[in-house]
Amino acid sequence: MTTQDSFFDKVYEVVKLIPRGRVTSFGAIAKFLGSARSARMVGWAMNNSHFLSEEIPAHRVVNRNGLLSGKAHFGAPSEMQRRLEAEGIQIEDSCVQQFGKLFWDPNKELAL
DNA sequence: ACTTTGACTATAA
DNA sequence: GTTATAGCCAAAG
Repeated sequence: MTTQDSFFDKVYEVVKLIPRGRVTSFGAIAKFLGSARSARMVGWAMNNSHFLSEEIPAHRVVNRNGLLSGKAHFGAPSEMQRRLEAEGIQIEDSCVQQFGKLFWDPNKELAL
């Protein structure tokens, strides 16, 4: 928490809190940050996360449909899927299987 | 200060 | 059921 707690920084904080083997959606993060309709900004923050020195588990953030919408932004298109599979998440056709089961909602998990 | 953008989401057809 | 369109808001050019 710095003096500048900008939207991006908040996003990074939440994303880093996503448990291994779980996934969440852009909208859920945006809502948790207070701007439910700023889902696009979350994605944009993720895009910038590659420039950070910290490792942001951006692969755990997918769109509302469980689609790996950001796979194209990784070093290799298959890297995102590979990382998720490494955590025990089944991926098929770039979609997270059992998305509803693996979904991690910060509003429920953090805002207890 | 204005315009463009973007890893989304909800709604309409 | 799918596909197309509009709204959305914060940062970058």
